Amino acid sequence: MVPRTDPLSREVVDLIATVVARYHEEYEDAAAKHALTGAQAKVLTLLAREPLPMRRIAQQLRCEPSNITGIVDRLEARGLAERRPDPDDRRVKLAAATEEGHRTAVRLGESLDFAREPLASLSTRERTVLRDLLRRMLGG
Amino acid sequence: MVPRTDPLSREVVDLIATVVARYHEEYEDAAAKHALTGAQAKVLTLLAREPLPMRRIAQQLRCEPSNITGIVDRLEARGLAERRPDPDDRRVKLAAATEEGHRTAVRLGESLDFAREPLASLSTRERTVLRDLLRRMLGG
DNA sequence: TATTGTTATACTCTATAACTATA
DNA sequence: TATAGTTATAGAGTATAACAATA
Repeated sequence: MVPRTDPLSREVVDLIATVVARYHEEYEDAAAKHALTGAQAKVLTLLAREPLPMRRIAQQLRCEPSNITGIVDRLEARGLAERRPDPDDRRVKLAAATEEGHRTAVRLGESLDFAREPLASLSTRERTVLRDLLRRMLGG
Repeated sequence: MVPRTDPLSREVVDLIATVVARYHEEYEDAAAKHALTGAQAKVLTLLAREPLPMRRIAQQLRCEPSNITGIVDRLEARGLAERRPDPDDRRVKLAAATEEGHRTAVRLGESLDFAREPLASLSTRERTVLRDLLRRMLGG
């Protein structure tokens, strides 16, 4: 058991907090470049992978299903997403990215340089060590 | 230059994304335990360190100063913060944590077990390696 | 004139509860 | 009855623009 006042642990936690802050900033900036909010960008990224029932989107975003209605509404109004019927269950609506939605999702991903830039300073060996430490930290 | 499709880099990025998500969840949960929103908790934590002009709070949160008015209003309504005049500049209002605000900030910090738990799996040696890698990643 | 904080406004996200159409 | 999605509502965070007090 490591006390929170342990200087080393405290510094690691501070560094993680910095990573978290920078990650969020970059994500919001990348989304804003495409006139998307963070939530809209997250949903569009999900839909670009595969069409999803509204409820599944809510589970991924850890929010109430009622919120997804508005987010998909706004994506749909911009021609980035559409609702399709589910052939197996007429209660379900499958939200899916349109062609333009897919293109936007790709460009959004390219904007997310958080991946490339900070990791570029690390060698393959170091990235491997970092991966293993993060895995263990996350209880993987 | 590391391509984003490099499997190792991709996995590290995914792990970081997981850390970010978990950090946020824990932070929101800890704040909610004290009936605070994330933004209110952030501001209260800042004010518990030292009184700050409204504008400085906005800079720390990277948002517009006008938003801070409402957040401090809500903290003030709950007796956790107060506005004081700045003796040096009568335009400035210094937001400060009240005694109860300080107590709440301390308990909030204790709730943030994100520090202890995941790091507990790592030895001192490993924490040191993690610290150095994060430092270099962040360009320190 | 410039700066600090506030107000007014509009938009988005969020949770809760009630509603509809299906199952 | 139960489930999927929606609507209605209210609260909070956000940016923008205009404002009063002070520098």
